[in-house]
Parts: sequence; structure tokens; C-alpha cells
Amino acid sequence: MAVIIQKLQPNEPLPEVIYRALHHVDSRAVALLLKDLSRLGKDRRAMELFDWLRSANERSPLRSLCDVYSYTATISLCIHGQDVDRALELMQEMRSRNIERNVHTYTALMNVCIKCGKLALALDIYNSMRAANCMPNVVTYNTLVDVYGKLGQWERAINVLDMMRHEGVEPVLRTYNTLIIACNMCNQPREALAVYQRLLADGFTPNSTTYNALISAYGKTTQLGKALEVYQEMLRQNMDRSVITYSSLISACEKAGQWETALRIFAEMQQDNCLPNTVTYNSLVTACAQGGQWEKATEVFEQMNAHGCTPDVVTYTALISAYERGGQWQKALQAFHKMCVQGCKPDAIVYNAIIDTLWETGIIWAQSKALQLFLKAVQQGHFRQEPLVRRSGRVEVNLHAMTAGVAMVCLYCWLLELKRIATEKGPQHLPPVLAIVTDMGKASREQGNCIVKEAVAAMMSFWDAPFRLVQDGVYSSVLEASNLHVAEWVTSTSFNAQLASLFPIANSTKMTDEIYVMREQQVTQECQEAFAAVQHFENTHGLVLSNMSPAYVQQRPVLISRLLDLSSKLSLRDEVVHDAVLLMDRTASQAKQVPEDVLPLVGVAALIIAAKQGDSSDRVPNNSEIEQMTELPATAVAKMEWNIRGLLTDDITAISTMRCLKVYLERLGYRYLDKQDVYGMAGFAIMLAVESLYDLSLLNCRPSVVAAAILYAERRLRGAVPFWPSMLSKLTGYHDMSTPELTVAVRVAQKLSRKLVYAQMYKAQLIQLAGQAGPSAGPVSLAPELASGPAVNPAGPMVPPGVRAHMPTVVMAPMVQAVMQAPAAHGGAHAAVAAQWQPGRFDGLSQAPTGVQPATEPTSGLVVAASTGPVVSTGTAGDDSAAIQALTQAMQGLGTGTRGMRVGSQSAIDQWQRLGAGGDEGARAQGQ
DNA sequence: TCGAAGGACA
Repeated sequence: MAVIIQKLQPNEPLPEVIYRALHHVDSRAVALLLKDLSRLGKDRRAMELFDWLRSANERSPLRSLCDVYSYTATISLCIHGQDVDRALELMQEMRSRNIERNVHTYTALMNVCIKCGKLALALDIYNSMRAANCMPNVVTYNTLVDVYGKLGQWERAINVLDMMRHEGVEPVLRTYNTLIIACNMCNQPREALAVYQRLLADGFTPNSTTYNALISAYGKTTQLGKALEVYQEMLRQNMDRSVITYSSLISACEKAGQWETALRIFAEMQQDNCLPNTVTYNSLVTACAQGGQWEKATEVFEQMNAHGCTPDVVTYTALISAYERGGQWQKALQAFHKMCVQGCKPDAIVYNAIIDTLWETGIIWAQSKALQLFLKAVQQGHFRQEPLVRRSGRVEVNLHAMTAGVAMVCLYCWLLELKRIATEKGPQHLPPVLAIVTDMGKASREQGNCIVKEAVAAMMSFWDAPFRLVQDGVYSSVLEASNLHVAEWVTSTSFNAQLASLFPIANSTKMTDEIYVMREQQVTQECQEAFAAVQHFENTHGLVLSNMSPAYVQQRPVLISRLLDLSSKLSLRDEVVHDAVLLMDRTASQAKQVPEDVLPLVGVAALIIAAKQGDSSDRVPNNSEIEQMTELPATAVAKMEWNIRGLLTDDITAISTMRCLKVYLERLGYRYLDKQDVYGMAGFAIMLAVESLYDLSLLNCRPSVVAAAILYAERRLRGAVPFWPSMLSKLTGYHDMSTPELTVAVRVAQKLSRKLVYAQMYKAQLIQLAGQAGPSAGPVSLAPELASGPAVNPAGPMVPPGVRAHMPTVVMAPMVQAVMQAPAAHGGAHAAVAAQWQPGRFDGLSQAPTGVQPATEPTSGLVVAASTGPVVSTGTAGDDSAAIQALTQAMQGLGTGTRGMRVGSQSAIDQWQRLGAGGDEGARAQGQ
């Protein structure tokens, strides 16, 4: 038979050639022939042959050659062609022709199913085999182990071992090998190692397959040493070392974080005359990526191409992750494009990698690219959100299995879609219940998922969105809302601004690649230079708190308030007053005593120095302005300015927290934001920076650290993922928030942000009360600061930032209730609100300087007192103006400590308003 | 006496 095959001419009709020969053979020979043809890569020919045989006339002698042997062999042929339909067809034909189907046939069919990824079908075949009273043999059981392994059901795979013994079928070495591999596939390396022990205990001798699987298991448990020992053992026994052996070893190195060892093994592999394949290179690129060696990864990638090894989607995923870790998002994007150009079809995983890389940068144009790619991926059928209707018409977006970046983009697109439906078709076209699933419990092992869960909850709270966490029998974290509430929200005026704060650039005109490359280059360079200056300043200028006099520390809040006030009136840029405070601190931390009565002079002089030091665009206030606004003689200010310069030996640089914060915002693309998006992205952070001026504990931290902590706390509060963008990590070298200095600063920033949220919420409640009371309610007077406060916030009401997330419901409920009753008896409502305001009942306020103590009878009277300062006011229920005044002043304390001069947060709000009214340019224009 | 089946990578 072999001779016939050898002599076969390309165009010779096979059936006729073999026809004569077949008269002398039986079906077993046919089976052998089919197998031989397949081995020679002539699967099509083999199929052709069998098709000819089985289409023969019923009475033809050829028909007798179509029996269980040849049919089974043909079914096996379908493995290579991955043609499960054909295999099933053949099986059906056997049934209809009443041809026996035995254990071999069923097993072969199971293997076709496995090869085609139809694992459930493979199990069905197994069950139908049992139902047909056909007894499985050892090969069948081996195959069954494989099925369970591929299904992720490792317990069942292990059970097969006991089951077969029970059925009187003895396992063979290959059974154990398959089982070890199955455990590995299920990510259960410990189980795999246990099976290996069982293999030894049952008296089997491991072969090279066993050792390969063992290396993989040790790799997965990050026991690189053990994996290398196995390799040494293979060398010692002179066992076959295949490409799989080396690929597993390299992968083990990667998992142990040893990229250098990986490269060494790779060299050994070549000495061993073992040719690397794509998988080998993939593991090597991954090892370099894991080790943070993006240059090495690039090198390996290029070597791979040079050796004619075709990169696949896994290669590109690994390469992209190397660039991600190396902070090279543009290279990552280039790699992605290269992949597409080379005709390599992107899958969901590589989309995940690239979208995440781009999103995690925090840079608005990179995120814009991420959105583009997400839409492309959806078009190609990845990340498809099936309108999955569960229970009574609930439609959900399921973010649980997504990386943080993809989840954010997906959520964004989903919300946009809801808005479109609600606007174009009407709320009734939305499903009755909408849900956002952020966690399904089982898959939440991934760390990224905790972030998504936290972020979505924070975001919804910050936006005051109708989605609420609900108890759900199936999922462990799901937010729900009714369609009417959602429709109301997504069609509200604030929705667009809220969405823009998640994704600022989406509404802008489409950007070409050239524009973003140019912007990126420019911004990168400018920020690097700016941050180098920051670092130089911080390395050469430190504050010495112990040198500051107690009088200065006590006066400091008042001085800061005055400077903020002054700079606001003079329309100076944000940074100037912050630099001035830093200069003032630097002056005070020189060991020389500054007399208490000249401190106001020091402050004003510092402000002038800072104005002169700043940008060329900064305006410097003139003498008459100063005299008019400060009531301090200009000559005295000038003299003090001269004194300070002398004291600081003419080194008057000051790079404040605000300045660092602006550098960070600049790095993220702040400069190119639409005006109305500025608040959503930066407003609260700017306000926090103002609040941070007052906090003494932050004086121990470098400005760049405080700015980082502020931005982190602010982004976390409003659920802006990533909380600490990767490009800021790259710029600053602050890779996480857990270094001692950052931990301290973050804690303070979070405390400040909570205080600011409470203060604003209170303020907004009062504004609302005043509005509801109306003119008929009598003499309701608001403090001027309140009346001019930001009643309209482009990103939503001032009230909600984080309120629901941070305020205990026991407090929130009566407060809201009180507000609701306000029109009828707003004085009483104030009393009720204030009566709830107890120290220690707010997690963020236990250390707040102001505590409001309820009177003995809360309904008839209340006392408002600042706990660490003087009593600011008392008020009585029923007396509107007194109650409002009392609360107003309590808020002043809440916002900014005990300085009590003016509403501290007001300064921050002023700053924000200038920002919102046109950013720096607006402020500058006003000033000129 | 025949005929059936692995494995490494993001």
C-alpha cells in the first residue's frame, strides 16, 4: 500500500488507482491507508477515498470496506480539518446504515469535539456512549480527563482516576500525564504536583511529557528553582528536551520575575539545537515585559522576525504589556497598528491590553484613542454586551471581567447609548430596570476589579446618579436604577458635563494622529523640564517646622485667608498666592524670630515677591492697589520685601503644591480641555489644593508629593480611573501611594476632601432652603458668601460630591427629611439639620475643628460651637436668620479650620470660578 | 492481530 502512495501522481485519480488493489484488502487495511495518507498531509485525498467508498452501490464489494474500522479512521481525520459537523454526519450515517459503533469510534468522535472546542458536546458523546452500553477503556478515560481539564473542572478530572479504577480500568502513565496537564490548565499547579506524587506512589516512571508538565506546574507556583531541578534531571537522564520543555522553563522564569534567567535558558536552548517557535518567543517577550525591560522585549521581538518566526496576537499582547510597563504608550499603539497591518487579527485580549494601556495613561488624547479602539473592537464582535435580560426585564452592562480601562470606556459608551435611546425614543423604550454589574464574586480575584467596583460606586455617588447598590442573589455587586430615573438623569443638563469629567475629550472634534503625536511630544518635554525644576527646588529647599514660632503657626490660617482674599481681589493667578504662602513659610522657618505684629506685612511682601517671580504674564500689583486693599503703607511692604530677600539670601524661588498640581494636570492634557470640562476634571483638585494650604501636617511633605496626594484623593473620590495615571507615575517616579511620605499626604488629602464635600453640601442645602423658603417666608438672609456661591455647577449640583459614599445614612436620612420639610418651617428644619450634626458621627469629621452640639432639647434650640476655636455663634430654632448664620459660620469652621475670618472654602470656590470662567487665560485677562 | 488521544505563551 505504501508503494501505491509513493507512486501517486498529483493529478492521478486516486480511487481508480486503488480500486484494483482494494479487491485484495479488508477494511482494516483501508483504515491504515487513510491514516497513512493523513500522516503524509493528504487529508483531502483520504477523505476523497472514503467518500468514494461510502458512496458505492449498496451491493458493491466496496461497501463492505465501510465498517467500523474505516469509519472510525475517517472520523479521526476530522480532527485535523477541525470538522466536527462532518464527524457527526459520519456517526449518523453509521447509525442509519446499522454499522457497529464501538469504543474507538466514540473516543475518536470525542477527540474531534475537543479539537473543535465543543467540550460540552464531547461530554454528550461520552454520555451517549455510556447509554449505548459501550464500555470506556483507558484511552476514553484519558480523553475524558482532557475534556474536564479544558472545561476548567479539575476536580472532575481527578475523579476520573478513581472512577476508572472503580470500573476496573487501570490507568497508564499517560493518564497521569494528562491529569497533571489538566490541573495545570485549570491553574491548579498544587493539584498537578499532588497528582505527580500519586504517579510515583503508584509505581510509574515519569517520562519527558511528565517532566514538561512538572516544569509548568512549578512555574505556576513560582518555584523556579524546582523547575530548574527538573530540567537538570532531564539532562542527567538524557531525556528528550523539546521546544515545550524550554518554553515552559522560560515561562517559569517569567512568573518568577527572572527575565535574565529567561534569556540564559533561551541561549541554552539554542546550544541544545532546539528551535524556538512562536510560543517560545512569546514567553520570552512576556518575561522581558514582566521585568520592565521594554527595550529587551523589542530586541527579542525583532530577533523573532529576523529568524522567520511569525509573531501572533499573543506576541503583540506581550509586547504591548512591555510598553505599558515601560510607560511607552505611543510605542504600544504603534505595535498594535503593526499587528493589524501584518494581517494578524486582534482578539479581545489584545484589545484589552491596548485599551487599558491607553486609558491608564490618564492623558486625554490617549484615552480618546482608547475609545476609538473600543468601538472598533465592538464592531468586530468583541466586548459585546448582550442585552441580557434577567428576571423581570432587567438589562445590564457587565463590567466584572474587564480590566479597569476597558470597563470605564464600556460604561461610558453604555451611558451614551442610554442617553440616545431616552432622547430619541423616550424613556419608555428603556428596559424597566437597568443595572451595572461590577463584581460577580467568583472572578473578582483580579485586583483591577476592586478598582472598578469602587470607582463606579464613587462615580455614581459623585454624580448623584440614580444607580444604587442592591442586594442581588446572583452577583455580589450590582447597581440598579429604574428606567424613568435613568431617563431623567441622562437627559438632564448636568449629564453631559458629568460624562465629560469621566471622558473629557470625547465631544471634541476628531483628532488626527499627527496632532496627538505633536501634542504629546510638546507636553512631555515641557512637563519633564518643569518637574526637573520641581525636584531641584525640593532637594535644595526644605521647611523646618520646629523653627517656626508658635505665634506664626497660630497666625498662619488668618494670614493665608487674607492672602487668598487679596490675590482674589487683585486677580492674580492661582499659583502666585500658593507660592507666596510657601515663601512666607520659608521665611518663618528661618531660625530668626519674626515679630508677631509684622506678620501681615510678611504675607503681603511674600505675595509681591511671588508675583514678581512668577510667569512673565503675571501682573505685579502696584503700590496704590496695595495700600488701598491692605491698608498697609507701601513703603513698609517694600521694606519687608527687601528684608525677606535678605533673610533668604536672595534665593526666593518657591514651587508650591498648586504649581506641581498644574504640572500634573498639564501632563494629562488639561491645556486642551474644553472650558466647561475644566471643572469636571480639575476643579475639585484645585479647591483641595487651596484647602491644603492650611494643613500644617502637610508642611512636612514635599509640594510634589502633596499635589500627587491631592490629585489621587480627588480622582478616587469621583471615581476617575486611573486614580494615579501611569504617565504621572512615570513623570514623578511616585509609582504607588504606599511610600510613607505619600501615605501621610494621601490620608490628609482624603480627610480634606471629605471636609470640603461636607462643607459644600451644607452650603448647597442652605442655598436650597433659602430658595424654597422664598420671599414669603420672611427674613431669610444668607451670608453674602453663600448668596454668591456656585449655585450652578456645570458638572452637577455642588451637593452630591461623595456625599452618599461617605455619610452614614443615619445622619443623611433625617437631614434630607429636614430639608424636604423646609418650605413649611424652614427654621425648624435648620434646627433639625444642625441637631444631627454631632461630632464623631461623621467618619471624616471626628477630628474636625468644629463640632456642632445639639442642645438638650434639639427641637427647641441648638448651640453651634467650634470645638477647637471660640464659639462662633449660637442660634435658636424658630429664628431663621440666627440659625442660618450659626450654620454658615459652623461651615466656615468645617471648611478651613479655626481661622474663622471668612468662609474658607469661598476662596477655593473663587479660584474655581476663575478657572471655570476661562482658566488661566481668563484670570490673566481679568488681571490685565 | 488490527483502529482512537497531550503538552508550553498574554
